Amino acid sequence: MQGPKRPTINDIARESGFSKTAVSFAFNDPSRISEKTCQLIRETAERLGYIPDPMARNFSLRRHLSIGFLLPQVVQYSLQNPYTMQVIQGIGTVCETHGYTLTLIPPLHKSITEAVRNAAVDGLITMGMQVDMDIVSVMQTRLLPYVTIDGTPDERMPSVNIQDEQASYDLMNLVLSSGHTEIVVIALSNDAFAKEGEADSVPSKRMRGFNRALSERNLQLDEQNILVCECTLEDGKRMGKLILQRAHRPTCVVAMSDIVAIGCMLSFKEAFVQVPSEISVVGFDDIDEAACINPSLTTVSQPAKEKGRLAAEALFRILNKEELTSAHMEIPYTIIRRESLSDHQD
Amino acid sequence: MQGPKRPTINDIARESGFSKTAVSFAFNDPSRISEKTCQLIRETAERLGYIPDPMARNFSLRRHLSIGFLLPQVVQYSLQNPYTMQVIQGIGTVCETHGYTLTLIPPLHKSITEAVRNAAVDGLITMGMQVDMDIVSVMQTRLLPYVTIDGTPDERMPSVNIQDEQASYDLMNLVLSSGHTEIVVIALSNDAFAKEGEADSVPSKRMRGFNRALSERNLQLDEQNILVCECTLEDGKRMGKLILQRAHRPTCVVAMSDIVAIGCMLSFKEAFVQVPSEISVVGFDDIDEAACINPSLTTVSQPAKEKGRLAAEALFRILNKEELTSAHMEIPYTIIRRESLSDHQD
DNA sequence: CACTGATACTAAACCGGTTTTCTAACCCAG
DNA sequence: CTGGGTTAGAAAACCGGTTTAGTATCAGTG
Repeated sequence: MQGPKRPTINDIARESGFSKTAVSFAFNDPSRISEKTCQLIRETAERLGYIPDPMARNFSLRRHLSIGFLLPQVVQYSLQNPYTMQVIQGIGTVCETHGYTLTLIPPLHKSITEAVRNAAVDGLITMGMQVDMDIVSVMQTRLLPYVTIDGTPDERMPSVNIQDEQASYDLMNLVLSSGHTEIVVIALSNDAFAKEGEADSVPSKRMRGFNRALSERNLQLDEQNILVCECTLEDGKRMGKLILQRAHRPTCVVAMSDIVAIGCMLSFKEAFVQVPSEISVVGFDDIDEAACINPSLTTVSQPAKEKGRLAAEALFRILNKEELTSAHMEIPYTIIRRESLSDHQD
Repeated sequence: MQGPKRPTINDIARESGFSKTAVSFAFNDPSRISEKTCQLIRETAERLGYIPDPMARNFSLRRHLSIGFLLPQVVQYSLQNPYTMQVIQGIGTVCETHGYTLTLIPPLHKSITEAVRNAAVDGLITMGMQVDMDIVSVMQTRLLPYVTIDGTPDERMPSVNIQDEQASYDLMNLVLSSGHTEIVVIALSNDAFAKEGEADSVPSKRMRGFNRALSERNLQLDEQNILVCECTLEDGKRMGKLILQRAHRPTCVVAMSDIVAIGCMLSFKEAFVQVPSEISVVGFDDIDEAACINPSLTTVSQPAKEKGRLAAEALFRILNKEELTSAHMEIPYTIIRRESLSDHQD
């Protein structure tokens, strides 16, 4: 014995004396039945407290009215990053105008692939993906349209990116022309998805950009001056501590993500190491905090909301079977110099 | 003629020579069939690229595996507020541990009620709700479990709150004991839901707290010193400008939300009005930006993530038909004094 | 050898809608 | 009065799974 059941379309049909079909029409296409019948059915529905079951309706119509955003990491980390939040915002506004909801999809039992298999959505937006991942093949066999942000562009995978290589080149150039030569780069592991040595992932592209700028000045990064970390504040802090422990401190830390750069700065502050006078820090993304943290953070500004918006719009175009004008969208970035980067001379 | 259809359970049944039932068991309860059969079916499924349709499965099992978060405003505003984002984060982590997704539900065709009627979720978390709203009755007739954050506690509505009245009292007391007497309060309209004169909405409670502190010192707010605005950065800016236009400027602005307070401060900065030397500002929520903006913002710190977490946990307890230890959860707040509030003497 | 119980599987009902197909009644023109 | 077209509504199929009820086979037991 359990609580009362909600009435179904059958109950309304029986109670009102009309057929299921009529009830369905009363709600979806009143022109198909007489005004009087429609009234009667509506009244009955109102009286019994009938609201059509959205799931049954969606199932019947083979749609979900929702698009999914695949969280690249565990929720705690994904949603802690303001960059991701901004992307979600961009996607959200587009969903809203299309009358869709936005489903945030965390890894299911630690498995992102599992999450994709079970995702009840009409399409997916992912971050940092490459074609040869399991996830992609799952999306493909599910015939689930998808667009990726910060992923590796590929024929079979529409993408939204900035010119990561060039942006990183510019950033590193700024650092170098400020006189820094003792540099530590904090790269991103891209752990969630990456297979080793993927040449065109965003972290790889950024690293290439850094290297290009360096080698143009006949510089080169030692192995030991490249750290790799998770894209989280905590791991950023850890990196900061790691760097302080070194016998030989760099004059500038170049992080591939603001959240990591800020984590770093927090550790520096905690250890009373002054930024930028003792050590400079630069980041990537230009999250809101970058501008308001003290000292403010030099970074690459990329329009995260816009990325989300573009990705979502592309996805809806696919859903509507419209042609994509171009499967690979690139949007502009800006280098923003702020206080955290100082000029340096030996 | 359109693209290839994905195979269904029937296709696998036919192709493998077994029944639908067997195929279903092969995926959900292998112990019910022989090892060999299971293998065969699985191979066939693999070969044909069969992945069970999540929607059909969920429909059959009368569940969604998703909980909904009802956006209190248009996406652009809701998701722009870091406070909301933090709440979402808290909800998200709980969803993750339960293997659920989190559906963000924007107003549908401008109507929140419409959105609730159509929400494909197992339960809802809302913000700032009161029992006598349409939405509540829709959730009730849908038999959709729900929990509200920052809403008006009621028998029929589990809620998560801080002691808004007391917190506001404390905040105003801090302002007053700093010597301010010329005060403008920026209240929240709570537009999305509110009927007029709801006595126990969060804005009302905060206003009561303010008034209590004031009247204890025989002070009272003029009508004209109470402004009402949307909970957005833009509207905060507008308020800031409005205040600057006045012949008689207040010495302190008390906003019911950090995002509004910060908007205000931005307008002040733009007009070269110094905070706090020329005018003090205090907010409410303690979003991350409050600490890192310059000058840093005096505010009431409330654990937004924790609110989300608690609400989600309560909701899952309802879904699992466990008893709630208490339907109304209150969690502690802290007053945080920072630079934006200065001492004042006439 | 008949009876019992377990095993391995199938047929059919079911979840709650939408949609296609069909029928009865009615209207109007020829 | 008849044939053709329209309208209002009903019956049944369908979406793609899960689950209940039932059947056939086989092993073990008294």
